[in-house]
Amino acid sequence: MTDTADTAEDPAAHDSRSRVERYDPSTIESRWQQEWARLRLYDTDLTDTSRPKHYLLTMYPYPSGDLHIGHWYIVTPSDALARFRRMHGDNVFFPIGFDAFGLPAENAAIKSGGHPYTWTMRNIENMRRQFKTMGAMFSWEHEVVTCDPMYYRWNQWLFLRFLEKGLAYRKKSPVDWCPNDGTLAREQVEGVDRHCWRCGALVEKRDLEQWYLRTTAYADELLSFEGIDWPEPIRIQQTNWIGRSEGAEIDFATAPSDHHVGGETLRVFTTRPDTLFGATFMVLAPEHELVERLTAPDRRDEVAAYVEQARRRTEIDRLSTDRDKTGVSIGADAINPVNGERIPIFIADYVLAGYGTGAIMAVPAHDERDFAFATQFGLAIRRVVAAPGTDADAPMDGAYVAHAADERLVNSGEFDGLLADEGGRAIVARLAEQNAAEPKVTYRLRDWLISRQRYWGTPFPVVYCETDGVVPVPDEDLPVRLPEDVDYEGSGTNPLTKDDAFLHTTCPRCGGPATRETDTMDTFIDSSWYWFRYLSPEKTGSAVDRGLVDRWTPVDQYTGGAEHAVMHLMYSRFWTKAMRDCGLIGHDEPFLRLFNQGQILGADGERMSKSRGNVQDPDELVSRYGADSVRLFLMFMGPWDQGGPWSPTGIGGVHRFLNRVWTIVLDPTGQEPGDKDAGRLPAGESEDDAIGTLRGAAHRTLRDVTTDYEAFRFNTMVAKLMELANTLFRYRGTVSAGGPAWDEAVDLLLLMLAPAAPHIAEELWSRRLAAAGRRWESIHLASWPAVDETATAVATREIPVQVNGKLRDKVIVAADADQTTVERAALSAPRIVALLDGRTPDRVIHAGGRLVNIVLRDG
RNA sequence: GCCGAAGUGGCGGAAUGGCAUACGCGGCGGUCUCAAACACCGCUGAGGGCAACCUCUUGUGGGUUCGAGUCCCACCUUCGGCACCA
Repeated sequence: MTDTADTAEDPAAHDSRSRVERYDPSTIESRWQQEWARLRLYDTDLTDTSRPKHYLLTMYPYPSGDLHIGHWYIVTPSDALARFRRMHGDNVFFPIGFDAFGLPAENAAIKSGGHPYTWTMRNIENMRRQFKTMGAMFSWEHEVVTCDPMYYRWNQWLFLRFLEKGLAYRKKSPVDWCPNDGTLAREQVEGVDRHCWRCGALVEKRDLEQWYLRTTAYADELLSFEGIDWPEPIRIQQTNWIGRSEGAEIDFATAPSDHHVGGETLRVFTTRPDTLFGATFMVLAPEHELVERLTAPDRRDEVAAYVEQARRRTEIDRLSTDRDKTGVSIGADAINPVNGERIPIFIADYVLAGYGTGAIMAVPAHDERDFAFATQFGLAIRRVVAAPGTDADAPMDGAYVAHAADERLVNSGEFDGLLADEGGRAIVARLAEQNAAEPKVTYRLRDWLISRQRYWGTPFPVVYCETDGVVPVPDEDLPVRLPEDVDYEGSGTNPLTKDDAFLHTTCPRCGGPATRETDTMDTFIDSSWYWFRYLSPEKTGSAVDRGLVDRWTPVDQYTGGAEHAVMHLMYSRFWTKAMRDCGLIGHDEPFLRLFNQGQILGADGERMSKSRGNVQDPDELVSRYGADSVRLFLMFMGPWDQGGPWSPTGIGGVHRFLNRVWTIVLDPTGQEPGDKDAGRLPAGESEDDAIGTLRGAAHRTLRDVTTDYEAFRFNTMVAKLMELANTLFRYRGTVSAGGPAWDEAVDLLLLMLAPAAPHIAEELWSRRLAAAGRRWESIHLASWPAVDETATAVATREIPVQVNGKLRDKVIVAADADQTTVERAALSAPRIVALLDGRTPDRVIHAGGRLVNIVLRDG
């Protein structure tokens, strides 16, 4: 029973039939990996200007512990591309590194009592070793590890540049807070009651002074994708994420009442100033700064309770249009500036403090959320925009949000009859005269909150001094190092806050006592510029080497997971523009071309994670089938941008394909006993025909495989190589096997296979060279072959013939047959003649010489 | 909920508006073998028919077109993201 595995590992011992040795990836692959390393085959000379440069970047991994199948899925097609470009004569730079700061290391340290650094570096060592079994052509000498002070000091240095440029600032903002474990990440808040994952305490909001980067300063520039070739879905997602809205800010005043003098300004943002006359109430975000002041005494308890409740909800929950609207009246009114009408003020959680002004004028007749709220609270609904012919005062059963060109204002006083668009502008213009409104553009995009209340990240290079306030640490004192000793004391709170040696320092300005910032930077900062550092990881004096940066960036091709469509890919664009404005680089965009591949999920269809226990380890597959089979299988599984649940079913098929290639190359004249036709050409084919078939198949495959590589269609690329191998296999043992056409086809097959399955291609290539008495040179230094168009030409075409769109027959015509000839052949095909039964077609459609459709009415 | 993507044989998937199901897995039959495994050859969407062949089929329902997996409208399901996982 248990012997099956052994047999599979060493089948040659039992195989008396084979005249050549069996394909054994385990010896081949490690041998070539060592040989490539010895020859430094993949070192990139960044100063070499003799060839066009090609910077191929793949998203660097988080060192979670082990390389799983998802890493292989990301990396191996990228590696194939790197090799493909290199075979086209490019000087390819394909670096790798580790995104080494972050939460998991800290969690492991808290749990086991070790140090995040130890945990991280151990994982990195392990993953480096595993990466090398892929046979990828990484430039390891350019590796960066972001938790190394050699790297993170430049995070600090760049932060100081941004600070000087006014792109960094401090602001108070809320975090999810656990009384025992401090700030919690979203994934650390569990359950509908929102409790701490570690201690179970209910999560509170706490307002903290935190650092921000001014991403909104670049909102408009980020909306432009000029000069970069990114997939449309990503561009759309980023555009929606930035969420530019044109509209106006309008000032309402608070109305006097028996508990309040009134006269305060309540500024709202609206995209529909044309509906101002329809504003029948006003809604403030529960966090709005005026809520406390405006609330009537008898409403205080209810309002306070609602504010508390709203603060506990997640933003996704608050913005859901699905759930019933909630809110409370604060017992105060506002005055509509356009008509002096008193309207009640509410607070409701569907209005967010961080968007617009944190306050809206509610127009239930023309906004769905406002309509739902008004219906629930019995508030007035007044139509102010109507399409021609609409009864302006008829009751409405839903909000009318359509925005057709011919809608006009109604119930809007002197503005009645204006087209909605011009009415909106007129209203804003009128109010602007009284300084009560101004046209305004608002973005959904927010500034980037980069403070994290954690140890395992880049320390902020600032100190707080009683005399001088916020003082940057001078460049020459960088890096501000993380203290090496860290005691988590079993809690999630940031140990830096309890580390006196770290905490207490002197002010660089006045020399007096000062305290260090204990927050560290978001890890997305590390990944916002790492590709610059790859070029010069050891560089001192500056974050980047300007000469290398100017030559090598922007990155030509970036590959990585679609889950980064918005955040990482947006932060990187922002960072590049910010570095440009600090005079550090001279271009605008980080990545010229982008490909977002899909994600490999666990077998259960869920994201792979250790906690779910669905992580797939490739090591066993590699030792059983070899790295080449695993690489090829991952490419063959499906379209690369699709991803999907992991299943190793079918890897045997890819392995069999490589076995066939092995046999084709090393034993072209052998014959399979299971094949009755072995050694015979297909019926009716001459030796010349066979040569034509082989050459045609090889060059058509080359033509198609080339475009598949260029378009990242790896699955069909592998399928076409399989077809070519099947064709060659069919001719194995015939008179044409081993001849010049055969040899040409085999060479093409190996060259096309080399980027995807580098080891077997190298092995077979070297054996062919040796057999031919030629000196060895790596297949990975060979040039990509050129298609011979004369070989791909065909003599005849098969034309499908349809009647009324249904396939009824096929005719074979000469390749250069004209339309008349094709039509004559189609109409005289036996089955078509029978179907026509003497009738004349009403129409005959020629689809560009690919198909004929005969249209027969009443047919 | 909002934004983005995807639904095609038993399974992974292929298909510039033009032959649906390439390639592979699995299954069935065979060759080789004392036997098994490996390898190889053939068949394999569903239904009907002795057969030639016919009908149906790309998540659901409509539409555009000579012709729709592909384009348009509505809906259903699944996946990714929603700002402290990376």
